Amino acid sequence: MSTAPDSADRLEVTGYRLTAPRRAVLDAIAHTNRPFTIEELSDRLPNIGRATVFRTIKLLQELEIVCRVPLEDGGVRYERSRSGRHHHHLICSECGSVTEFNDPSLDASIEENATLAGFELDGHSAELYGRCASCRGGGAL
Amino acid sequence: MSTAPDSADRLEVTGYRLTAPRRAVLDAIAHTNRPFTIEELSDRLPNIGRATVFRTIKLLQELEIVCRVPLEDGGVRYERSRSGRHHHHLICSECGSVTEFNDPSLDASIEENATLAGFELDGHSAELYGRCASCRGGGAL
DNA sequence: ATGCTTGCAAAACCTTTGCAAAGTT
DNA sequence: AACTTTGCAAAGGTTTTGCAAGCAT
Repeated sequence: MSTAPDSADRLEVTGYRLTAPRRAVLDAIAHTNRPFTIEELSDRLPNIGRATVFRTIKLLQELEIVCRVPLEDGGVRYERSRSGRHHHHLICSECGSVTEFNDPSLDASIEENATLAGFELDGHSAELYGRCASCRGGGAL
Repeated sequence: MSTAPDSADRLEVTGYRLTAPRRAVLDAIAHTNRPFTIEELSDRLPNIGRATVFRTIKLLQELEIVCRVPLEDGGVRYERSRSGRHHHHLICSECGSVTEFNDPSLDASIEENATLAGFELDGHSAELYGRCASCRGGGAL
């Protein structure tokens, strides 16, 4: 019940086994609102081998249950994708929060540029880096 | 003359020493049109220590002579930036070519989204993944 | 019962770092 | 001469892998 039923279903439907470690990972990411590193996730799941966490996240990425958030410094975090849909990220360099957003006109620009270049678009990513509203509130406006 | 004079200048002006290894790296990237990995670059410069290649590329990134191109699979390549300006990438998954482009309306969308979210924008990246015009020409249309 | 999955530990990778020698200004 | 930079090799950190044991179906 607290086990992210939809994602669990998606695992099973796809032919993967719903094991306790996988359930634990799904559970953990269902209860996180901030994007996480493998290390953070692994620390929260001390009974689960780190290799399994890596393997599970890789699997969840393939199933599009989790998405990769590339950071400005080259690091990587992961995040449950709230929608299967494409979205973009606002990444706060101060508190690390990541906000998803959608913007049809941004997507339109992206598609237009691809078309202009004769490019067949498979996917895209757009990450915005800066300071989020609450961090700005605390510091200089 | 084949030594990317402008970049060399930029190095010196900024107070860094223009050494033979750095010149060799600048030369190598001036003569490459495809984005490269450190390994590829290092292989082309067998007389230069790999650590130096890493250090030099890091330096060139800071000077914005080179920019990082994040790949879809999480890998990283580097590329000489043709302009100091912000730009985005079209990355071909078939041949690996990377094309830079600029689009004010794309940037405008990005800024608008930041503003809407109360976000103070420091930087952003947008990468488009797919198949470039020439690869499409060869395969299925 | 079958065969996918796990956990451990080792291996593989990639990047950074310490330090003495060499190079630049 | 003073101070940077280099190269090597070792260290660091992260992700992957091999394999026997454990599970889900």
